[in-house]
Amino acid sequence: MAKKPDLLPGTLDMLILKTLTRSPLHGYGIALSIKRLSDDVLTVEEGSLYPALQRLLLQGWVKAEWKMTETNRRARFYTLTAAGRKQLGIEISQFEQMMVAIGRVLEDAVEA
Amino acid sequence: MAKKPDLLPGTLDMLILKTLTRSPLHGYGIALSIKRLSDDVLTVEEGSLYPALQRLLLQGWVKAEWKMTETNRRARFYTLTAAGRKQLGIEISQFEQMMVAIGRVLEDAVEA
DNA sequence: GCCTATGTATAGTTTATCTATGGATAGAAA
DNA sequence: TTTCTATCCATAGATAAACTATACATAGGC
Repeated sequence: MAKKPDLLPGTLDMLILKTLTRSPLHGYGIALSIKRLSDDVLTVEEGSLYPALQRLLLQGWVKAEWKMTETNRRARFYTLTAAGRKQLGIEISQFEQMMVAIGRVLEDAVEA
Repeated sequence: MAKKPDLLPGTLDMLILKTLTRSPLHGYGIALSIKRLSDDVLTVEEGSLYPALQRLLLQGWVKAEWKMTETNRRARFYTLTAAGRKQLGIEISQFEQMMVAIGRVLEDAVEA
């Protein structure tokens, strides 16, 4: 039984950026949001999530600030920057291009 | 300018197996086939291809034999096994499930 | 007082891909 | 005949991304 990966490698940054277009969120909230929106198909492990958020911060695609949640807990809220929004557009278009390409290979039709 | 990857990580084995459903091919032919079918979007580097073929051989998903090409050159031809065909089915269905999941996250619609 | 859910974070491992080589030969071009 | 290009195989080493495991902390329910 081949083990199924939690997510498709190379797509995590895009998923995080997209999630933040809805509203600023803390890490835990981002992971929950992706899990729920994907109907539990995609699971973002902490060991993937926090390094990814560090990457995004370093690139300037998100910014972070400590706040209190509605339930009165300390949490670091991430907000998409203008550069992050632009980057998201790039990543989505590259991803879609790849999907088209993969789709062509997976198709049976081999017409001239 | 973020560098665009040659292919989406995690999809190479599936692409190779699919390519071999059409006919047995040698490594170089597999790479060319994927490149052409994808309209040059997907490029399979040798450093990715040959290790992948070793993986597939080890798993028993393909078998290999040395033959001569039409152009009179030694080449190792890979053939899909029954197990490989089954594995391809699994990988495609997992991949499609992931695509649906990612699609949900990328959608804007957030209806209850 | 304990358990679960919430919340952040890192160290270490694994896996896949890419870069960079190295080798070999057929056939065309020069 | 030598040189170049395309065809062909393969591995070593670097890089990047994700996973496992762990550590820490606290709010609220039981």
